[in-house]
Amino acid sequence: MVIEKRARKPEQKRERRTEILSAAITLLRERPYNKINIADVARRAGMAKGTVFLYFRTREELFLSIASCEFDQWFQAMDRSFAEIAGTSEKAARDRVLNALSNMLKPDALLISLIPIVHTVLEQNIGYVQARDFKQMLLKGLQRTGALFEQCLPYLHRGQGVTFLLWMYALVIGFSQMAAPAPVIKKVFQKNPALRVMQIKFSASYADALAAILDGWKAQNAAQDAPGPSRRKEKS
Amino acid sequence: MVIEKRARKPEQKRERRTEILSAAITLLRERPYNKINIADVARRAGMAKGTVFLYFRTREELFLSIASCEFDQWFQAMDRSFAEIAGTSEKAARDRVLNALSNMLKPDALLISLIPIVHTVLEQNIGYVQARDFKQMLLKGLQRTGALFEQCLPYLHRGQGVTFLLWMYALVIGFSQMAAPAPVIKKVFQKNPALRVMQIKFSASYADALAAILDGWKAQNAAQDAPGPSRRKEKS
Amino acid sequence: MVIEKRARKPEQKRERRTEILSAAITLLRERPYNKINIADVARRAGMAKGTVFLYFRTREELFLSIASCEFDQWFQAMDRSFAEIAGTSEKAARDRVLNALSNMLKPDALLISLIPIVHTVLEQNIGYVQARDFKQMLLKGLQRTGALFEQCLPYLHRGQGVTFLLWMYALVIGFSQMAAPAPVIKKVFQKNPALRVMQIKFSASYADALAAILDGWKAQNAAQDAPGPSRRKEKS
Amino acid sequence: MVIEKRARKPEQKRERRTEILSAAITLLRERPYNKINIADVARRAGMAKGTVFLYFRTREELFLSIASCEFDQWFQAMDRSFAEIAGTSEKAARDRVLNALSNMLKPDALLISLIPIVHTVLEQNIGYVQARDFKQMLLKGLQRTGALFEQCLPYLHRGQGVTFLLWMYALVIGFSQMAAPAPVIKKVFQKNPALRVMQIKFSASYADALAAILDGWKAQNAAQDAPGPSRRKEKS
DNA sequence: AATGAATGAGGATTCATTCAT
DNA sequence: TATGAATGAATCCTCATTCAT
Repeated sequence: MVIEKRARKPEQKRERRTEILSAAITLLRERPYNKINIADVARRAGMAKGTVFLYFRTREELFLSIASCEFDQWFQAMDRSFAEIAGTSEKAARDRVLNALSNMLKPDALLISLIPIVHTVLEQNIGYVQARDFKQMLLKGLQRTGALFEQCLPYLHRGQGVTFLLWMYALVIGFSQMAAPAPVIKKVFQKNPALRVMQIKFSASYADALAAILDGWKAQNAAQDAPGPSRRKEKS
Repeated sequence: MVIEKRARKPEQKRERRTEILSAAITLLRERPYNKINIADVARRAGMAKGTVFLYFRTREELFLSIASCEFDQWFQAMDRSFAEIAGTSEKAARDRVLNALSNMLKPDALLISLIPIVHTVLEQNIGYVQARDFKQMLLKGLQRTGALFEQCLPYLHRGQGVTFLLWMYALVIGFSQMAAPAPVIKKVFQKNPALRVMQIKFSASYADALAAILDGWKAQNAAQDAPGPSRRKEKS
Repeated sequence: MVIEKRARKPEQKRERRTEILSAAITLLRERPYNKINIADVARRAGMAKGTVFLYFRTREELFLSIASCEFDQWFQAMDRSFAEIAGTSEKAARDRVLNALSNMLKPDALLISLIPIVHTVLEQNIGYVQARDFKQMLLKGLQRTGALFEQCLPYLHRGQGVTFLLWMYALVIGFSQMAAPAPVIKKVFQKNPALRVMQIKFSASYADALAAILDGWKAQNAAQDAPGPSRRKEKS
Repeated sequence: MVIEKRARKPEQKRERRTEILSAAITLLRERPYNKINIADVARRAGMAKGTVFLYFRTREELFLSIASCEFDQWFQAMDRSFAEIAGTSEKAARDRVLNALSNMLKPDALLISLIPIVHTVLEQNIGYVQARDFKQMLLKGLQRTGALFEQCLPYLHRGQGVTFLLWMYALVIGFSQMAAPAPVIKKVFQKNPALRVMQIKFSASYADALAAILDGWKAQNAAQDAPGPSRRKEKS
């Protein structure tokens, strides 16, 4: 007497997929990745375990899909911000950019809990196609957003937009891990105030480090561009 | 060259401990952490599984011990380099520092394969004492090496030594993950050259990013220190 | 006689459950509980280890299920006997009751090997629901069979049926342990005939002890009921 | 620089043994047998693990030794009580005997926590000599105390003293298990008052059951002895 | 397409006991 | 005799994934 809902049309299938992703996202807000199993996701999505595997070949693909969406949204958010900023006078631009980036990735963002495992876990057990599509999506965003970014800060050389995003990404990986210590480490920090130097505050460190990088490039590029009369913004 | 069956004296015990660590290190060079279990380590060290647990209460403690040693050596290597550089003229110092840091952490260093899991895995299942001691060791190194570092580059403010090391650490976490892609990702890069933008080269990215940060700070500090007559190198 | 690969209908699932229980029972006749692990049961039932855990959450629940069935059958067997006896003249009733009880629980009965561990082992690692259901089943049997039992022997007071069954149960626990000595104890008895006084013969001891209890109650109740004119069979 | 205490004389060895037993007893009052390991015992006794095994070949032998002592004391206590009672007029004797037995074995007695595992655990892993000595000790106590017991109640036949003690022992095994339910069972009783019928109160059940047995024997023996003129107190 | 029963690899840890020192 | 380091058997249960229905 089970009412079986069957997704026959592509549209329905996409919807089903979304339901699963939503369920996984909900769980991901409650507890860390390694405490979530497929049975939980299926139950939360109101379907059978096997059904989940019809839409995602492995547990990692499912969560990488979430990461993928979040990355995409991140890129889009950056695009919106950068598009607004592009063309503004230099000094203000830097601060606005940094401010935007900092606001965009709050410590409680989903991405913060996924980024640390993208390389070490999620990408370890996925199919070739999924891997390729993910990387292609990233590349597209990287280039599009990177180009926009370069327009925000005139002193940047061509290619530094992408590089900036990659470094930023590396910093997110690092800072997010450092900012979310294990319970025992939290306890250590609680009982040993002196150690709290190592207890990173994500947003502050993130913004400061990005600022330093930009300022560093500005100086480097100025030095590099100044001497000769010819302006080559393309890095050799 | 007597093979001791039983480690009775503290010295022998330390030696035994080292044997286990060596075995684990050997394995760690062969395959990633999550493919190594205690049974493997014991077999490689030529002893029983239970013996390993006499010296390390959990798998995580064992590998954190390795990480701890490596961190310590890293700090020491930095200390040696920085001690040499301290007092040199500014411009050369920067390059020598960066060069040293870059050479110190080769992409095949053990630390590179451990750092990505220190926070996400190793620190998750260790005892309070072990956790505290680890953090205290880090703090000591951080402060000692940070102070030395500040002496290398005169334009740095007090405290930026430690901050630099922390940011550097975050970059190592991030870049090392990005530089060691999963097999499937490697394949994707092979077949899609366009995607290789995202295939980080650890050493280069690492050095460049650190350089940018230092140059950024130099500019920031100059701007900050210049205006008023009072020189306060202490950051407010 | 189709061998079902997957039990989908409740009926099939019940069957599967029974298969597991049967396998466990077979093993229980071969060797004691603590020499049987889930892997053995699964192998004997011709299925994977994990499958057993689909039907029984812990090893203890599995064996408590067996015990539960056996208890139920025991109660039913008693019911049948007592129903026959109820209404018979007193003297014969006692002997028939004792005879029935004695025949019902042969020294090789499964229950004999389970009862000694019900409290000390099986009930230690089960879920609340399982525990509650087991106890409720026991209570129901206890009260139903206890009431029937009281009808067999007119001199019994109300409530003594249940009490009798509980005491009987205690005696079964005790006597069954004493009657199934460890190998080394058997050897001791073999070589030291004088010690055989302690080598209980289950059935005989069991019947004799029950007889004594009943006769004791008869005497007690007679003394209690005689003096006054009012007959209160309800114990105060 | 360790001060080594060596027990060279038999007297010292006995003392050592006692230290171990005391440590084990202390622990046994804190937590159940299966939560006590040899390392705990050794630590509590202030000696090395290996030393414990010099005095007791297995963990079971150690705890059986405790049981042995406790049994011996139990017998002695009974002897004292029975010696006092022997020769008293019949009616009072029964009550005094029962009272004494009941007071002798409080629900918190060490024996109560050991008796349930004597047969199922302790006797399973001991040496022949230890097993034989234990049983011989029991037999001696059984016969001595049994004989004394028979003198307390004139209506008893020869041999019923020993039988009584054996049955009593069976009841202790059963009742003590029933009286010490697992945590989950306690919870079940708490939430389901109706089930508490099965929650045995050790002392009360124990005394009542023993009383019934004695009264039953009295009646049986009276019936058996009355008819003929010849008095045979020896059971055929 | 959906189900959910079946699978079975996988893995850390304990601890009684032994034995080299 | 005492030590405590070394041993290694023993073991449950989870859960991603498969596949019969």
